[in-house]
Amino acid sequence: MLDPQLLRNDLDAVAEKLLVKGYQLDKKQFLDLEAQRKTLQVQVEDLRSQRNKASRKIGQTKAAGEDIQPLLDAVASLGDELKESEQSLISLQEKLNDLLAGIPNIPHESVPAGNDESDNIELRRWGQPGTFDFEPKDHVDLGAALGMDFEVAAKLTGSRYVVMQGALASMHRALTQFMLDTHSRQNGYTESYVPYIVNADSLLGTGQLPKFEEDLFKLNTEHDNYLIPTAEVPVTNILRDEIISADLLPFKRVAHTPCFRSEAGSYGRDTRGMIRQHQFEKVELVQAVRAEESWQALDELTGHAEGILQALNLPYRVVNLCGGDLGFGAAKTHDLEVWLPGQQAYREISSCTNFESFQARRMQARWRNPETGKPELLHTINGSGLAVGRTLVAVMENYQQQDGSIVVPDVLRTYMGGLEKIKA
RNA sequence: GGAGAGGUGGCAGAGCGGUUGAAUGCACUGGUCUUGAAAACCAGCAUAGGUUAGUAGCCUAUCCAGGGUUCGAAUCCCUGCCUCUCCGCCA
Repeated sequence: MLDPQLLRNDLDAVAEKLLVKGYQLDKKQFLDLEAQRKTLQVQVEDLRSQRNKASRKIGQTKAAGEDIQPLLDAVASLGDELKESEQSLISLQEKLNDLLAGIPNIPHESVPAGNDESDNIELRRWGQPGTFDFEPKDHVDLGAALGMDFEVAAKLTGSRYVVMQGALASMHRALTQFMLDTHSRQNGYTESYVPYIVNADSLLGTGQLPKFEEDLFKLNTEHDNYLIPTAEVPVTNILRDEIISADLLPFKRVAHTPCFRSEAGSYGRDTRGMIRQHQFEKVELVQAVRAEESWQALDELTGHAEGILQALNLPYRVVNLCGGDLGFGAAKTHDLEVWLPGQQAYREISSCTNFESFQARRMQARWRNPETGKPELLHTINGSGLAVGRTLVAVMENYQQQDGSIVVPDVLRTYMGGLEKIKA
């Protein structure tokens, strides 16, 4: 959610910046509602004030033993009038809130204009795509002989799920362990275990609701519970409705969780293999910092995610998402795209985003500035470090041998009992 | 799942339906005192919204949440959520 003050004071500038995201702000609607709100709110508060004064007077008069009936008669009509005004105010505020909640975050000035991923700007590349003296296979073909089974998964559940058995399953776990260990031991993140099921308030806090419910798995419980689409939701919401002390900053958490996405609206995309699944594992990095440090934190966090790719010696590039490709709450996003020889393409493996105060305002996540003594909104930053399934895919494709075996990257071997090669 | 108890400011903990945004203690901040510190004493110390040029003043809301009764609710009633204790079940 944007700062309502900002909209009131600087509507034109906001509208202009939102165009970079391809969002047309309905200025007239906002101004109309805002004008009504102002009148109504003043009216309601004035009526309340009158009522409070009168009630106090009644109390005093009664205590003095005098007749209160005339005073009661005087306020008789006030109640109805107040109730009526309050109702109008409430319904107006709902409209205003809906409007406000539907406005995306303002993109940072360094975000390029553009409509889709073709307008994203490559910031840098790391590593050289390997050359093969044979035709490299994709992970589906490689995995078929090594224990990766989509057909059994389809029998168990349906499409877009996978079963892995043997060394591949083990490497999947090894990747997770390696990532968690790196971020918690070297990069200063506190490892966190969190629920995989959250309530609607949490999803509202991080912005998945109310707009993107169709992307989520909703549980058939009596409460509004959902499977998490990313650890970002439970981890960031730790701070919801909190005012934390300055010495707890920066707040840095790493969590490994499964993620569940319905992938509605992407029926034709990436149907092959485990690039786009309903259930996948992810190691997520979350930071919450004071406002002036968030841009530095985004770069730092991006670097932490890159460090995993570098340790695995996987070629990648970093992309600055254009306005049209940017998420609803994002001010700026760095996508990490890993090279997949099987597809001869760079594919997204991590998305590192600075939300500035957009999420924090929704969830009232604040810290107390000791210099002023006042609470201030935090800035939140998160990113995958990394998506485990896609990392497995990248390792398989980049480390494949002509005979269909896969060399185990050095950093994973201690996690796999010293295994050097996965073969059929 | 069954039975009971309870949710008040950073913490602890009062609070007959009436000037209670809320006693008191602790913590914290400033001051007096002191060579300095402690103690003692004095003062301050919630959050959000509105109005406004304003971090001034004024107004409104908030004692888990949502409804209700009332001129007036932290206080009464209903619903929900959460916590604790006991029993049952269970990784």
